[in-house]
Amino acid sequence: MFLPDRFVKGTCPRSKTEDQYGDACENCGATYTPNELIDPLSVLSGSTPIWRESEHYFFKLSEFDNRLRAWIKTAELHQNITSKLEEWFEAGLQDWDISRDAPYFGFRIPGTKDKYFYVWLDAPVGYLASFLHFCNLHEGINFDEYWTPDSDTEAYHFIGKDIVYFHTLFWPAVLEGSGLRTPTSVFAHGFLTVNGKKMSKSRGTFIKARTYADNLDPNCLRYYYAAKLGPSMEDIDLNFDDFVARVNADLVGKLVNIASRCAGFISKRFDGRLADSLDDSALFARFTDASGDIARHFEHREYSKAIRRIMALADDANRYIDEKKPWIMVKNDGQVEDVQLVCTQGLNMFRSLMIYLTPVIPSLAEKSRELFDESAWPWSAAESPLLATNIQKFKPLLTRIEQAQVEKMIEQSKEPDAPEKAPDDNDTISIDDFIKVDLRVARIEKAEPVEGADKLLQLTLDLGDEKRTVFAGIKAAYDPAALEGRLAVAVANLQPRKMRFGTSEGMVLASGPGGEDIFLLSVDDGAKPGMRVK
RNA sequence: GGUGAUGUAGCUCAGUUGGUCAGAGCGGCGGACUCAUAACCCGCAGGUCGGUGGUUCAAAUCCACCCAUCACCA
Repeated sequence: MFLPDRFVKGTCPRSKTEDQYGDACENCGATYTPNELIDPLSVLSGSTPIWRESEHYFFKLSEFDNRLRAWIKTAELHQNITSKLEEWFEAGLQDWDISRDAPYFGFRIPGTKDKYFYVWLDAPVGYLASFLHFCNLHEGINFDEYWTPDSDTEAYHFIGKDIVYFHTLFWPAVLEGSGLRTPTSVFAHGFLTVNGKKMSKSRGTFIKARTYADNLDPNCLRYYYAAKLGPSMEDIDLNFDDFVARVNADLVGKLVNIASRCAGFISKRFDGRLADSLDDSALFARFTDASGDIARHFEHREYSKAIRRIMALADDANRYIDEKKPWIMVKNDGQVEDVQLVCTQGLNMFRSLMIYLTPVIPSLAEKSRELFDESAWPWSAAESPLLATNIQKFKPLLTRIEQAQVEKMIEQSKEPDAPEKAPDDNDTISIDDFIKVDLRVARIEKAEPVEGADKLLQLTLDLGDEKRTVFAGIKAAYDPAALEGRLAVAVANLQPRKMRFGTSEGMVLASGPGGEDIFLLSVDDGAKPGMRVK
């Protein structure tokens, strides 16, 4: 295996300091190459590296110097990135070694036996491949319209700061060289830490999206990120105490509260009818005037600035309601009409803010839109108030996050750290992983079509000591009558899943691409329902 | 080792071109209110703006060096 400089340690050839990396000595500052080290050792295995000759393929990056410099200007890359790139241009672009000797993963280079493409040559090609796949699945989207050099569509890459290099030098050069268009720009962001530290499986801070979504509302996380994220490459921290406080204070306490404290009056006193004018149109104008600023912030990826602007307006709205005191006005016969005006004002301020926040908290915005009984919220809708129309009864849009929810999520995410050996890039699973799947022999007692479902059959399975109802998408391939009585293999410990037609309590194993080509797994004669498959 | 970035109140962060820039939100403390998911409103914050020098009439803001953290080094 080829060892990069920092994977070789040994004694410095100049100062004779032991345990130094293969590129420089920390003690005397000398720089050298790994082959100059005295007694070199592999950091990975501890053995002595040996010299081998190998033929390599190179990408002539040096040829792209001018074109890359030109592209970097048009892409208007963030200052963080350009200052980083300066370094490489100053040193002069070197040709890029794009081959690796076996054993390696990925794609073998055509015409060779044991040479493979370096991962960063083929990885970004996956962007094109997956987009082409998308085009094939969707009528009317033409790959060439997006990726030929004369394309007028915009293409952006959102990446992490660790791979700026590959996306701002190699990738544009590869695209140029292939006769394809280059990205409009590349946006790089920092890393996410959790509670100030790198994510850790053992601490329970390596949280999967699924685990998060099982415990908490995605809108909350989206809001929290937006509130902290800017266009730079700085890392951002997901601090759970801060997260809970911020979401509860901003989203629930301030924002949703505006609607909550106004909608009740409108429903109870005015049959859900909004007034036909605003109480304070100058105040509302402050909300509409913010539209341009907020849109600009979003476009420039200044999410945290957009959020700050929006929440400052939310404070204004709450302050307004507090000054007007509709709960006192409502007790004075002469002021009851004004309550409708004040609450209409409050609800419209809330409405504008929610329209602005739609890109950040889409499903919360959608629930809010339903309150106003509107069918769509284009950005421009925030500019004119909604008047003289009925609103729906207010339902809580978002509830406070409890610390316990977060703790539960962390608990569910805890697992021992992966062994520190090889990166486990391969797709193998351990025997323990396999054992988790409880496979059982099942007898199909009953099979019947499901009304309203084209593909499903409802199966009643006999698992020995219990009966299960399972919905299987095999209708096109099997006649229900022919299934009854036969043996199959079922997953017995699959989480029950609610479907439109009922709850499916397991899964029957089958093979094939789908449609009419589905083949149920069979069990040889003699097996009894309920037997474990292993 | 080289390069880039970051380091501002207990916490999370704003601070454009040097001079009301020493701030906001949360937490904390005090008060007011009760419409609202104990939410909202008002008041209170003694942080040498990582450290040390330097430039300047004036620096968190410019320069040098140092320390710490993150990333990259084809």
